[in-house]
Amino acid sequence: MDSRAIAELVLHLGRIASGEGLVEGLTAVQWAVLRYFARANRFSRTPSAFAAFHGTTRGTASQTIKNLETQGYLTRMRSEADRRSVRLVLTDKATAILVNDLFEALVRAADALPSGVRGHFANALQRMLGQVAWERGKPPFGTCASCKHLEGDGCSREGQAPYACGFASEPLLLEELDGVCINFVPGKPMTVKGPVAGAAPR
Amino acid sequence: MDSRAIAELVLHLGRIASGEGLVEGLTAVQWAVLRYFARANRFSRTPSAFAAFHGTTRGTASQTIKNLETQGYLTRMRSEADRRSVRLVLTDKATAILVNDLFEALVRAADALPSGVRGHFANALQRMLGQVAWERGKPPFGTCASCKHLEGDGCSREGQAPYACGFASEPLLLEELDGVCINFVPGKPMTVKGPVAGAAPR
DNA sequence: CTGTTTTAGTATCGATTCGAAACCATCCTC
DNA sequence: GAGGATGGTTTCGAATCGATACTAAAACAG
Repeated sequence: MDSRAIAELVLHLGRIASGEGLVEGLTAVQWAVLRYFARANRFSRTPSAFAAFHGTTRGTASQTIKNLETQGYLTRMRSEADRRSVRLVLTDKATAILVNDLFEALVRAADALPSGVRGHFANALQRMLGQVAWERGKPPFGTCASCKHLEGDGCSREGQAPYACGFASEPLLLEELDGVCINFVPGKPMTVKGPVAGAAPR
Repeated sequence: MDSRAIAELVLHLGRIASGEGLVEGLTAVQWAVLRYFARANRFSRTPSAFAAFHGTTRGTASQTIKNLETQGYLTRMRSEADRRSVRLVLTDKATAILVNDLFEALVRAADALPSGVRGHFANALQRMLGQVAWERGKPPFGTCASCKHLEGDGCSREGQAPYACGFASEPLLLEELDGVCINFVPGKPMTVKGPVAGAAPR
């Protein structure tokens, strides 16, 4: 199969799907912001992280975030550890529209794939993403499940968290393991115990 | 595997890759126009067809095309059958920059996939694209190889073209079979003889 | 043949986004 | 504490976006 045809398909499908469920008066970029802050873990909910994720500049990201903030979809909190930094949190208004309606056409299309294909398909996408990001010298934005910085054996003993992030030197809650992270480094290939293991309901 | 995660990956990869090889002072949309007119067959090299392909409006497409025309990348020819219509052709300047450099990062990423995976991956992408396009009520833009309108048995006898398009009622040259077409309707699953069969070098 | 509808393409509008650059404020290192 | 790096914002001009209105040619109706 022609690699160029695959590249064309990726661009075409991404383009077509990005302008799909643009309800609520939000643009494609604004939806991307909301989806990102819904999925990003606590180390990654900053304007700079979104800019890196989205492949744009910090300036552009700042504008879009400010716009969404004035519309009441995001609230801003200054970080206490680093007082330059800012943490963005979705408002109830944002989570309300995220749960029931966003790029549903694309989700349905993925859902219509044969179930045996979906896993391989997602792996191929993740691989291509990693390759492209690596060539750019930018972080590939994965989750803890396959991150080199994940530490711990999955056994929680006497109140101790079962996992930790070796990069941030902080314990990780179980429900944090499937959030995307700017510090992601591809490492161990999916050897996580517990209720996550790549198929978490988010 | 979570369908929503796949949808996220598709959008993310498409977004990241679209802003990649933006050399020559061309934007992502302008590259998309050039790539489209390099791949589209003779029934589809019009502003309206590109607008449908790219999921935008005719007005926006008209602007971008006019811009590329003044930069010397496209030449315009009025159609003789329909005198409202316009046919766009790449100039030598455009083909020169297309052959050696365009979204190469994404092509390399697709090339780095295991060879056994590429075929299934492309099929999954095409399926998702078809699903999304079908929900929009828009044409999915495939090639003759799997188009319902393709007629002929692949046997060329005494100067007769071996294939024809039942929609346009015109004979098809062999080298036209792998161009994308706005009149594509998914039909027979890849039963084409000859040097094409889905893996043509373009 | 005339009137209506549809289609291909263009022109114009304001809003949004884009990258680039300049600019603060806050860390961090020496 | 001086210098540099980092997180964020602002401003700028250019490009894109959808929406709308418009012309011209085709297709269709009677």
